[in-house]
Amino acid sequence: MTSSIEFVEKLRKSGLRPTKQRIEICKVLFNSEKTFHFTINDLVKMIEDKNNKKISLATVYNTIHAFEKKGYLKEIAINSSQTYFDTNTSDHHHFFDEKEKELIDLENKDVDPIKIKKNISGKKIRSVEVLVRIDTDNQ
Amino acid sequence: MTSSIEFVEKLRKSGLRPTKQRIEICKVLFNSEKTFHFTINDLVKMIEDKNNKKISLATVYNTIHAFEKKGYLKEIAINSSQTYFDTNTSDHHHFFDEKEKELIDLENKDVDPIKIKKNISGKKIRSVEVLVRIDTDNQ
DNA sequence: CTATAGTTTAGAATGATTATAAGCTATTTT
DNA sequence: AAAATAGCTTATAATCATTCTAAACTATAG
Ligand SMILES: [Mn+2]
Ligand SMILES: [Mn+2]
Ligand SMILES: [Zn+2]
Ligand SMILES: [Zn+2]
Repeated sequence: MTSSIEFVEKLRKSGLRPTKQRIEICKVLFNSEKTFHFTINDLVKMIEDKNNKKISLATVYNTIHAFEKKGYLKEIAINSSQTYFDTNTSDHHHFFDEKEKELIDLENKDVDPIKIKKNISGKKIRSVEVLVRIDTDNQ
Repeated sequence: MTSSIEFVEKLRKSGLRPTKQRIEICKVLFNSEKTFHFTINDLVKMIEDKNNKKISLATVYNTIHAFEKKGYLKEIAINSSQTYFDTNTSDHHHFFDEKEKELIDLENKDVDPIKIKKNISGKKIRSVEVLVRIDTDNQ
């Protein structure tokens, strides 16, 4: 459980003014025991349900992108109509449940190290991500 | 080099009527020596440049999705504003060049087999895809 | 040939995301 | 502490990839 004061400090250190909207977003994102995955719409709903008060969608987008840039969030690559974000910024992979449209962490330890035996000249590897699509086990 | 007649047959066998639009799309997609990656906009441009004639965007979307459903194309998961498709339907992975916004094949043989040591009960693995993001090697 | 189901098409609708620009607020300067 | 400034929030409009619609067209079965 992180206090508001700590979020204020974290924001200031990041060069972001500690507004009440940003502190609210921090509370929702970084106060839970476990990390989680979310879409912008999920997050707006969480914040508005918690505070019984509207927050501008633009503010949420702006803040999430600011946090992503600072490395406090990761964006997950899925071909879905909505972008997913992750409060788990460690190096890890994902299952994507096609039925539930839900991401599940696949820790690095649960996948053998991935050795890429090809390299593209003049290019540097930025990330290596595994996406395992899963679906109901029927038929 | 596949002839139109072969595409007609392939379409008929797939339960798709061999219209001239579909045959044109087949020619552009399945006549080249090498497989390739494309977006819908890329494809529309290729077709219109080749034939000096408009094709309806809706037809291209419909046909690509029909071909995808038949397994003649794969959709590649990238968080980009456009969806990418692949004429290489074999089991393989990708580099994504963040600067050029371009996909490059990473053959299965160029990656050690990926062993997923975690399983989600009641769920079946549909696919395992590796995406390696690359960028210019500067600084 | 005729009927029918399937297809193409232009254009409208959708929906996630981004842009705009006016008012508000945290912080700095005086 | 008040004023000035730069940064932030907001409602709303714009953007743009994709999907929908429904009317006209076409492949094909009978
Ligand atoms: Mn982003
Ligand atoms: Mn698709
Ligand atoms: Zn995760
Ligand atoms: Zn490929």
